[in-house]
Parts: sequence; structure tokens; C-alpha cells
Amino acid sequence: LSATPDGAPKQKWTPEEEAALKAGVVKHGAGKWRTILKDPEFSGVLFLRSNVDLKDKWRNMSVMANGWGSREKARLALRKVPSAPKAEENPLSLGTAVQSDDETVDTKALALPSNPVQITGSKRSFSRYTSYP
Amino acid sequence: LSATPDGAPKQKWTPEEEAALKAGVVKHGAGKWRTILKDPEFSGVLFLRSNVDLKDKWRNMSVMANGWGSREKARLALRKVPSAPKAEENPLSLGTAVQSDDETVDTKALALPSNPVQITGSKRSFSRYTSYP
DNA sequence: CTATAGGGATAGGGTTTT
DNA sequence: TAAAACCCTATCCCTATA
Repeated sequence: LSATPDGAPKQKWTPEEEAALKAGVVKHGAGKWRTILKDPEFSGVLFLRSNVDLKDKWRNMSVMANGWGSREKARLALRKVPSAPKAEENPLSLGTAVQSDDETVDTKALALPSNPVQITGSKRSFSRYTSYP
Repeated sequence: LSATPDGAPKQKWTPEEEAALKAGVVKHGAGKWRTILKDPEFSGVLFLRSNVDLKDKWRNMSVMANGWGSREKARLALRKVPSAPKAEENPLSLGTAVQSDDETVDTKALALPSNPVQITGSKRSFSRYTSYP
């Protein structure tokens, strides 16, 4: 029960903030976190979030929209397989009634409108093998 | 993975590339990024990197050479010892010759004349209601 | 115009709390 | 256990300067 000495009381995202984030992504594109933050249209709502916060929140929202935890599953699957005994957890999805109260957090169209971010092409843009640990 | 806006997921530096960069610095000097890149001795390994990439990587390596293991140090210092020790080794796999490295990543002769990098990473972590200028 | 240095933003892995 | 919020930092981008 040792709470962190100070500093980070964990700020939960409000529906207004989530809506502003989504609107910002629609307007400026995913990845333009600082731009979204400086936009006076959203800065009033997101003024206590950082650009990294926006990025993190968007990732969480995207993970939920994209099937089911692709990242965690993949990493856990590649963990050391200690031939663990099974039969202890059976994830029955109960009570996952997603109720949209007022602001429908529609996690459907997380498509970003392809930013006009095109570099002058002076650098290599082709990755031969994109492999990371 | 996800649809990358530009097509540059991220190119992690391989040990071979790091070794080539260090050898290039030894041969041509730090700051001669373009020269290192054009050297046929290293261009075969660093052909996907730009001179700016070399500069950035060298900066990062220099920072690591100094005392900046904040993550490791801090975490290890505050590490709590669990009462139930976990199995770290898995003696199932046999004959797995674990080779850690082929070239000792010697971070010794990073001739950098005192680079006092102090990032003002202070973020406002105030409560919910903060006045905005 | 080209190259480097430096500041700053982003991406992704990791950690803590719920 | 998983999920949400947050942290850490390698990599990448932008701009000023020589």
C-alpha cells in the first residue's frame, strides 16, 4: 500500500479529453501530438496533458479497437515457456457490458488521414528488413 | 504492424553498425560523419544510415558512456526482494550456446570534451486544475 | 547549397497502479 | 490477469549556424 511519495496521482482521462484527442487526430493526423496540443481548439481541454500523454492514450485506444491486445499477447507468447501447469484461469468474458453513456467512444475508425508529411526524398525510405526485438 | 504514416517504423542500430561507427570515429574523427559514411570500409554496414543518423547515434552513445544508467541504477537500488524467488533459469533447453557478444562494446575512449547534457525534463504534474497563462 | 550541432518531438518498450 | 496511465530513452525530425 505504499503510495508514491508524491507527484503522480494518476490522472484518468475524461470523456471530453478523449473526444478532443480524437478530433485532434482527425484534424492533424496521428503522430502530430504537439500540434494537436497547441491547437487552440483542443488546448483548452488537453491543457494538462503532454504530447507523450496524447501518444500513450491514443495507443491505448487503438489497442482496444484493434482486436485484442496484439502487443501484449505477442510478447507474452514469446516469453520463456516454462512448461507451466495450466488450468487455473479461464477467461470468461462476463460483465463486459460496454455502455456508452453520453459520449460514444466509438473505436471504429482509427484510421489516420495520411498526413502530407513527405520528406524531400533525399534519404532512404525503404526498410529492407524491419525487425525489432 | 500498424500503418505507418511515412513508412519508417524505426531502425534500431545493430551491434555491427555501432562497431562500424566507432571504428569510423577512430579513423576519421568525431564530427566527420559524411566522411565516415563515404568510407568504403564502413559504407557496407552503414549504408542505410545518414550522416545525421551517425551524429545522433554518437551523441547517444556518448551519453551512455557517462553515468546515465539512471534506469538500471535507480531500479536496482529500490528493488524489492520478493519472498518467493522465481525461477530465472530454465534448464530445459540444451546445447544452446548463448553468445552474448562478439565484440566488446567498449565504451571507454569516447573522446568527448565534457558534454553536460541536462534536459529539462520537468513536466508539469500538477493537479487537475492548473491555470494557464 | 552542404554538413554539422543542438534542440525537440515521436515511437515503442517498460513500469506502476487499478 | 489485464488494462490504463505514466516513465524512459533510442531514434528521428527541424532549424540555426558555419
